[in-house]
Amino acid sequence: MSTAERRKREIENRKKMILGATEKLIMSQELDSITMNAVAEKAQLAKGTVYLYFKDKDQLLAALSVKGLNILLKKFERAAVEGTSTKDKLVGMLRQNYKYFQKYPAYYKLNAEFESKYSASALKELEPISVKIYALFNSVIDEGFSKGEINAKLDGKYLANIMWGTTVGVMQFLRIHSLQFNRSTGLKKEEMFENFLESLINGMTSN
Amino acid sequence: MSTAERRKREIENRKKMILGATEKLIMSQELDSITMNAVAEKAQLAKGTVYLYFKDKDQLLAALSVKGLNILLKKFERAAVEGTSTKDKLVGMLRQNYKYFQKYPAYYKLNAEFESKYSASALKELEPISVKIYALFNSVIDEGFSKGEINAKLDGKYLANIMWGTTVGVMQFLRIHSLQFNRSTGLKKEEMFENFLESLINGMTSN
Amino acid sequence: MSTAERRKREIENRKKMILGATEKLIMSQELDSITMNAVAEKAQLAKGTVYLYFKDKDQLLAALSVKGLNILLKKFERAAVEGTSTKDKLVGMLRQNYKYFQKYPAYYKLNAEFESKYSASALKELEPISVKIYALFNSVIDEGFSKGEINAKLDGKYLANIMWGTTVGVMQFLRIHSLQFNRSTGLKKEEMFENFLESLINGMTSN
Amino acid sequence: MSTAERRKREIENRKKMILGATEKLIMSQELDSITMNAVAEKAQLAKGTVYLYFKDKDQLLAALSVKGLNILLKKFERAAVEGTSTKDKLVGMLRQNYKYFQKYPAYYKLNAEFESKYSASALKELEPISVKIYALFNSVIDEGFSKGEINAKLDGKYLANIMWGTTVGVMQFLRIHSLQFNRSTGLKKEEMFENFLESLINGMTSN
DNA sequence: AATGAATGAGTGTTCATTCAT
DNA sequence: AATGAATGAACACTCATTCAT
Repeated sequence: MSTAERRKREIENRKKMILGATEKLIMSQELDSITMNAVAEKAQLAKGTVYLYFKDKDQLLAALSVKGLNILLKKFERAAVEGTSTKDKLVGMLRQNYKYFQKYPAYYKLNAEFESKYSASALKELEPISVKIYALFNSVIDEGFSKGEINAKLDGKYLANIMWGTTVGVMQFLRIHSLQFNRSTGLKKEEMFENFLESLINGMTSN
Repeated sequence: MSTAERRKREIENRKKMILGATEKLIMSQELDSITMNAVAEKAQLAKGTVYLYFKDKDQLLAALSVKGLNILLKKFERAAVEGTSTKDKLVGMLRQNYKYFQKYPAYYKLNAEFESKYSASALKELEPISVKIYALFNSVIDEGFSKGEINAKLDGKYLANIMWGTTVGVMQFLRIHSLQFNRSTGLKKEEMFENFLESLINGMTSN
Repeated sequence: MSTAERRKREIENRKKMILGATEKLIMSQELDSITMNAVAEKAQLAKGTVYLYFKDKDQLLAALSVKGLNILLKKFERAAVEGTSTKDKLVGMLRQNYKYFQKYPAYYKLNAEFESKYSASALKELEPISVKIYALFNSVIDEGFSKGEINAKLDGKYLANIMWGTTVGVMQFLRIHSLQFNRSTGLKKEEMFENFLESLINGMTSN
Repeated sequence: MSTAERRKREIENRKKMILGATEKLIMSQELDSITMNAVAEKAQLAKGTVYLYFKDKDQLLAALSVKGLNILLKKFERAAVEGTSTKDKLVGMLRQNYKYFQKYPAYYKLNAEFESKYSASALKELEPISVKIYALFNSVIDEGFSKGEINAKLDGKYLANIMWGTTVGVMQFLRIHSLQFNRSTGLKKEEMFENFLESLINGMTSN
């Protein structure tokens, strides 16, 4: 058993190492330019070895995406605990999402493109962590409903999705129009995001 | 003159035909898998012929995107005219966006992915129509401010972007999770979208 | 007859016009980038029309080459007449060759690349003019022999070829290393050519 | 170590094999018709494999050219050593050039066309060997000047270039008019070349 | 005679994946 | 387990030539 366990741990370490190498690549490059060749090289491994740990490119990127979502989940959990009112909690969670996007644009981009690009089998890898995040949002929302802090006109079963979808949309907008924001006249990413938060949360919660 | 005009019209028709073929492909495939080969085949044309009408792949996709955005702009304009209050107008416009997405998912998908993927030269093709859409939103929003119908806490210069970004985000969410929505229990796309609208517009407008 | 003749002349004019357009292109572009498309456009003719006057691209370039060689022949003839001694005549002819190359680098390049690149059928077009040039050289050389002005060790039947081959070689060298010559330190094209002439003609003629 | 060395040698062998296949193609075809497809086929390799050993087509042709020039350099060096007088040395070197051309017409053709056609990056590959050949010629010429064996009217800094340019020109002439020489009456390549040598060297050296 | 739309074989190059060692 | 050489299908794009009008 002991050797089997050690082996298992070694495998896990190898996977992490490869994931780390891929991460570095994604940080500095376009998603499209991440090739298995580059990953192997960055990991100082042979190409074949990468395939020993990840069935194919999809699985590798899915694993990376999961890694990113786990970091995000941690942040959400803290925000959910630290907020006092439902509004506080939700605002805090979405702000964490924004910060995550600022700090790890690579993961964000990966997540955003991943879902619409990759294979069903890879998407399965993402499901458990997605479910957890979704559940966390729903628990906060449910609590808000029971406390009367959420706009009664709204249907609770959609709110987590709406929050996720709109936040992702705004951040994608900011990423795509990044040049405009950096270059120009009076537009600030942070301000736009706060305006978004204000109108969304204001619309979701009862005054 | 007559022949020159006819020629011009024929060229326009050919372009439309090719655009139509590309459209069909996009309806049923990933954007990445749209190859010039496939386009030519679908259009029952030789590869070289496609290049007679579109300088390169980017220009072809840009033209398709522009075609879609023009349809959308028309819808927005009608909604902006028909609405009475600012809220009515904005809700109407976003609903049109949703309908457009339901009817032409291909265009939507294209627009969403296009911006982050394609070349500067192709993006230039998109600029005029983007500017028009943006201006339309801003005119409605400005009117709303002057009538006191918009939440005074919000900064007008971000609202059009927020509306666009969040709507796109929600629709992307619906597209990606389409299977879930169709399969499962009690989730309805339309309902989710209406909940989104309610919370967004409610948050943007003053009571 | 009269109409037939006029027709013939018109055809000849058209050919010249197309040739002129091709010439302009070759003046300013790499040989490889001369496409039939570009030729037609420059001649303000439809592509098909070009093919009415020249069977294929080879024939067009061959005709252009012939045009250039005719200009050159004229220059040679004048130099042959104007020179007094055989040495004078030969030096004069080769200097004309150099001047031609300086003034019409395009033709030169064409001729140089043409021979080694193009089809047998096109080469046939070049034969008559080549023969004329060759004959002119030989007449000067023969005269030199009979006057005892040429190194008796040499075989007259090769001299024209040697003069042509070496001159072409030196000019090709100058063309290829043009940048070096223009950039650098103390190397001058004209000087190199004169040094070449000095040693060649000195070697060919008897002291 | 041993395995690393073996690996290295294997890579070298593969490169040579591919180079060999390309050589065969060049022997029998126009440079333009050397496609990577054809190279791979001739080498009985997949197209991708060729790219494993040569970054692109330019590099492949550059490597082939270098290979040829190295053979030539060896020949030049021997001739330079074996000759007694400057005249002997130079005649010997140019004769080696001719023999090389007779034995490896492919390399010759490649070298001649290569310089005027290919990319700067590929030309860089050729530089070191070119420099060596040039230096060798210059050392012989300089020695000749100091011994008074070279025509004092000539400028030493051009002589290597002239020798190279004229020799190349004559050989190119022979290649292009090969059919004529083989077919016809009394013309012999070797004789023409010797006549060229006689007149060139005679013109360059002082009696 | 003149047109120019249409063709399609052909180009160099990339990259996820496999498999013998 | 680890390697990395080999694969080959796929891609965007070009251009000399043809032919119906």
